Amino acid sequence: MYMFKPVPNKVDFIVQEEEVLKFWEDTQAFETLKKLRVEGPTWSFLDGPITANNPMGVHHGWGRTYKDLYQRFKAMQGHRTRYQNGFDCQGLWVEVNVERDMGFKGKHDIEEFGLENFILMCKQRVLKFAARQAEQSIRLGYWMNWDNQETLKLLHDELGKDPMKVLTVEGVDGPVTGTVEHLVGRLGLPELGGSYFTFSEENNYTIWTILKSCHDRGWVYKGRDVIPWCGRCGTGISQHEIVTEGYRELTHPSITLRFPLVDRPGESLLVWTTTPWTLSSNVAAAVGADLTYVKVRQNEEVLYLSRGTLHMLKGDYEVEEEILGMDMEGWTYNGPFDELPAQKDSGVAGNHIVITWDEVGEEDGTGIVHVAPGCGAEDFQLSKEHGLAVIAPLTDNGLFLDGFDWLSGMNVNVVRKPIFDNLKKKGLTYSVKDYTHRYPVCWRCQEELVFRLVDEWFISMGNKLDIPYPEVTENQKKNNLRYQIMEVVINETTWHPSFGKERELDWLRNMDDWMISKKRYWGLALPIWECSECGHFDVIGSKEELQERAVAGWDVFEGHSPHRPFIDAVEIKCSKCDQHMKRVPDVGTPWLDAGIVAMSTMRYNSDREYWKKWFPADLISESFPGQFRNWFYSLLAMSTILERKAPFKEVFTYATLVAEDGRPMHKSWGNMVEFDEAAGKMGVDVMRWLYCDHKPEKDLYFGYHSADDVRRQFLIPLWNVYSFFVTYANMDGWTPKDDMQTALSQLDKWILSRLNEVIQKVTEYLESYEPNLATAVVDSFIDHLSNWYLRRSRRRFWAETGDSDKVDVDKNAAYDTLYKVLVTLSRLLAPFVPFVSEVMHQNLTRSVDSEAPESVHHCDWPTSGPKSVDGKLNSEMELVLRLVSIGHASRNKANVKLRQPLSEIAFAVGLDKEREIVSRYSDVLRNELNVKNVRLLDVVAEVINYELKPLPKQLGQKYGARFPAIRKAILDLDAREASTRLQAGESVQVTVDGDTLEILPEEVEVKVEAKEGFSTAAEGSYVAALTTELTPELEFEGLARDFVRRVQDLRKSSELKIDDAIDIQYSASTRVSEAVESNEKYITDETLATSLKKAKKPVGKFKATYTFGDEKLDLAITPSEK
RNA sequence: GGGCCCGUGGCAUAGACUGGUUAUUGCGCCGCUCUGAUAAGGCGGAUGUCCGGAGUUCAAAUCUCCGCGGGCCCA
Repeated sequence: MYMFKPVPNKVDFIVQEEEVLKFWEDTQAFETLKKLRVEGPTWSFLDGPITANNPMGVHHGWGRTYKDLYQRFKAMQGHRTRYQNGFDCQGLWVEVNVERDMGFKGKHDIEEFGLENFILMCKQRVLKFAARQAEQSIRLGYWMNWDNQETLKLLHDELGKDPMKVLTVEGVDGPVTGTVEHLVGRLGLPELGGSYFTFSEENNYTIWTILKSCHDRGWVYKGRDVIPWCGRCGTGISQHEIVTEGYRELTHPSITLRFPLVDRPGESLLVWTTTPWTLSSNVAAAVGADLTYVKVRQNEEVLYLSRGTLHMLKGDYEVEEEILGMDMEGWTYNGPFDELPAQKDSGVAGNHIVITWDEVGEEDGTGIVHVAPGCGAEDFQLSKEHGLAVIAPLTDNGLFLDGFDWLSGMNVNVVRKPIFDNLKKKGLTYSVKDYTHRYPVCWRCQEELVFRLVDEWFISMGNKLDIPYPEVTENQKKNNLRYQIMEVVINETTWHPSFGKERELDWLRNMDDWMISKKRYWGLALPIWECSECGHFDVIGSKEELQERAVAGWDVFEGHSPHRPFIDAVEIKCSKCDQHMKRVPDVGTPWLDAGIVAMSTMRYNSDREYWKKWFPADLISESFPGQFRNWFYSLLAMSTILERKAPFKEVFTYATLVAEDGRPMHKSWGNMVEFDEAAGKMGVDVMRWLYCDHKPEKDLYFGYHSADDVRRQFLIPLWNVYSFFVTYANMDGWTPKDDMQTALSQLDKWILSRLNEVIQKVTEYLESYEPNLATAVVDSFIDHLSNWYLRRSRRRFWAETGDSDKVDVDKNAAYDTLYKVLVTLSRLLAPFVPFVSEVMHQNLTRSVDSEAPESVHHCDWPTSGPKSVDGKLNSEMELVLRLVSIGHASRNKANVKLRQPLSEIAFAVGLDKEREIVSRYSDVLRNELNVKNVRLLDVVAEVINYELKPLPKQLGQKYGARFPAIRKAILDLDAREASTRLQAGESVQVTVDGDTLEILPEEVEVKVEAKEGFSTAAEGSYVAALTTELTPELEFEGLARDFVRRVQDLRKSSELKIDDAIDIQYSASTRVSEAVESNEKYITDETLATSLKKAKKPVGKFKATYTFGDEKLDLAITPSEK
């Protein structure tokens, strides 16, 4: 019976991961962890909500890996954490998908369908994808308080049938009963547990608290402004949304047209625009006051445009006069659509005016800008400055309003052509030309945006003071949210990478007032009640306050979540005029929903003690594109409004995940990798390591090639070491003991010292939020472990037990060491690769010690004592590894394969202490390089050339500007003499500018060249000189090794067990036979042969023929009878 | 127009804060080689104006400035 479960070196990691998931579930490993840490110091992680609107992608996997990494790491360090995932539930993105599913074309279809059912479907969609994302996250190994997916599915189904049905579901401390709608609204709250959902009643009502608090300070206001608008979605698109995805490179026909001047018959202004629909609402034309304009005669007419845009004209023309823009101010002209009632009613028809504006330029157009204050933000601003009329042409669906004659009722996106035709008929068109520009589109439905004059609700950010932050006074901050937020950012937050802080501050310095309303359906019901009589508005801070003030409709609303349409029924009495106030129909931006979670999920309103314990969060982490203006901003804003405190201490951010070809992932481009597919093909340990290994601030190129690299360079080497250990430990019946062997070899001590170094560095790098540096440390350690420690220790594990006490002691030391390394690694790697580390823990630790933690994730984080890292030993081994490397290079140059033993290698090294290392490690070097003797190169007798290399780092720092002269003086020395002295550890003198200076051995590198007869390789001052002459004995030994190699090959291909004994028969050329006969003991030892017989025709169970060089070998092996 | 980040072989990257004369690693390519832990590994080779220019310095991929190009964010 084996102590450890046998570990095949080939394993299906994916199947294994699924087994681990099952193990965690069966043993309730996560629940146990929480119980174990219940008394621990708190470490508060606040999850940024994922939009529960689609299955999760591999980019979510990246972020979730970090989140899980840190929670696991902190838990192993003994911390108690909250483990609450968040789902973002409300907002346009959910609406758009439900609309699409239902085949709706716009708001009209929704209203016809009915708000009540539409809202229910939005809720259902969220529940459906929350369950899906939870399932995927669990596959990733992400330990969180996931909701019971069956419960979510049940609520989803019942919500569709009857939201008022009373149900009982399992809660944290027992069953919870309520209507389906009520239960859905209480998801994530203490009695139900699980993820927080931003559509929860708690979340919505806590936002009410905030908005009231803002209102009390006079920060909430209704603003009339021209904002980007999506006619299809029927909503304004805020500054927060329009950037990034919000622009498209589009080509539109642009038009240049005439504005005939009133007092100058036959003369016109020439004006250019890309948005002809806005001409319907033209009020003025703007010129640059200091720009030069020209009066141009062309054919029978006179045109005005700026001098720098004359190239706009087609055909011949004659410049008659030049004037400044300021001289045109006040001219009047006839607008292109003066016949429309809207133009007439506003009084501008026949009386359009020329104004000056310093933003007018000559890059595009004619230097004369058409101004339509109802159709553009800057135009609207100008109207306020110049007292211009404002004509707003569009409905919220993007249709022309009444008053626009034939245009009325037409969609703004289809009027371009008819307007062109109309203008042409009127003789106003000068030219039409395609024009390509970046044009804003709706980030959800891709419809081209227009600009529309609307009333929206804002939170005032406070004035932008044109002074640096440190000069802002306390008094100025007092009623200024902008500077209050900046204050908490500067004083209380740390950003990784550090430039994040500057970006956030930049956003805060520049952002305009926060537009919080949306003219939509599914979202936070803005708690603003407005009086239709006197226009007064009030902000309600809680459900209780609303009930108290309700004068109508409470009965309709009661029992429902605070969403449309039910909340709209509630009316309150106007505190100014006693009339009834109705809620404004707008819903809130989803960033309010996400921003409140530092309060709502930490029970700010319901359990202040709990909140104090967990607020502020120790860490938040999200991908940075977008979040500076979105989640980071809204979290900061809300926490500042309520408490004037930062909601988090550390922010860990990372860049964007793209496909392996460096482009964004797109299904149609064929470079998309779905999460489920990736998990099934590469496995999530590999995926997680790939993520952790990446420098967070760089875009990550994700794909199967890089995943393969991870598997080859990290996972398989790790697994092979583990597999090797278990295989041999089982063969030897080795069991772990409490005490480590005292007789550790140099290699053992070294790998343990390295291990401790790794523990320290991984801990440090995780704590400084540089996980990629932590993984790099591990990568290099695993390389050392696999390719050096184990390769050089293999024979120690092979050694026959009982041969001698010395062998047994050494062997035990090797087992002790490797066991310790692997057990420690399983813990150190647990937060990164939770699956493979669990497998190792179960087999290495749990199987031999039933008292050990049931899961690796219950273990304590490894620590290392201050003296556990032997820096001297580590650097010694580093030198040995370098010598090995150039030793291999010297063999390679001589073209002698490693299997062929050679008589001798001699090394030249720089310093005294290094020479000593060569002799101390000569055994290792000898074995690795397959030579009979390792020695130092005789620097007097065997060196033909010396070169001195003054080391700039040492000498430069010491002598500064004198370095070049000193360098020259050193190079002028007699190299042989100086080298001999330096290598003997003595200093040499040089004279520079009359000063005699002592040059120390460590300040000069001595490069030597070995004389003829060696095969040499060098790196820096290190030289390997190999003696390549072969004696017959050496040749025979080489052949014997060739022979062994073939036997092993045959053993392996015959699928014999490692410890199966065999009988060998062979036939071979004379030379090989002689070699075999003279190395019989070596061969039988290596191949576990009980007999080794030469035969004319070898007979055995397994046979093979080999040729190597000029030699031929027939082999037959048979497993020996036991 | 403003802020932040970045520019290193064919591709992808480390190094930059703290300057040091042979620029790291991986993928890919070529040759050799090792292996009863290894789906691997090792050694060597080809592939570099470290975006360009100027400056600081004994010394610049690294620091400063200017330019060019890209990304993110804002206007």
